[in-house]
Amino acid sequence: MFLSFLIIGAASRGRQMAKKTRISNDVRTLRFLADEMTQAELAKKIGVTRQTVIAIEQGRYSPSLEVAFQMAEIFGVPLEKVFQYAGRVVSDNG
Amino acid sequence: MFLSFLIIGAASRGRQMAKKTRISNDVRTLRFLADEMTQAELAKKIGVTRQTVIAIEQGRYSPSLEVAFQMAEIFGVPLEKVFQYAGRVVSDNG
DNA sequence: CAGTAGTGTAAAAAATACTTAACATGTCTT
DNA sequence: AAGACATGTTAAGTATTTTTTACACTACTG
Repeated sequence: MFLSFLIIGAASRGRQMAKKTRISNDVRTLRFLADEMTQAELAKKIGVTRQTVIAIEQGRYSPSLEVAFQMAEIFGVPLEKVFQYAGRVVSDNG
Repeated sequence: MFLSFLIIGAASRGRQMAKKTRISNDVRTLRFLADEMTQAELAKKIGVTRQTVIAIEQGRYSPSLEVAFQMAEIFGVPLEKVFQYAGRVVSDNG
């Protein structure tokens, strides 16, 4: 099928294998809430390239701690509102 | 001067250049508060090597978001209690 | 239609995070 | 003194994140 073709294709060509990260994010949502900031604008504010923003939004990898903190600061929310670590179950009431 | 000698020395030998991270941490303190957990114990719980813990405690580099989240989880505190972002250098049109 | 803005893909290279392995030092205990 | 333990250092390698460059697609606009 198509998916396995892509995965095996990437692996056999010795390229970046997606390691399953336990971190998800709401960058895309927060970006739209922030006056529909574009990827390019966000990238510039953070000081990274547009491709980096794309990759993070798509969950292809999780960013460095620096980039994560900068996103949180730009969106004006705590880091945990941007990135969620799936290693622990979190609920509203504890 | 001495500083530039050290920097150029390291650079010319092709080794790890310390990029000034704006992130500080309280790993060492939290580790002692956590029943004086050793670096080796912490490393094992996180799933990294002892050298990685040492480097992070010494501020030689800031960890990945994954490692940061795992530390916070192990110490039972929010991420911001382990790592502090000192604020970014803002360019006037940033 | 032609041009522009926003998003997406790709590949190679650079930068940074992390590992492996070996050795050094101080402290504490036997 | 010898051994164990916690911390620290170095070097060389692997893995992951980020950059650079280039091209493609859709939607909108003049």
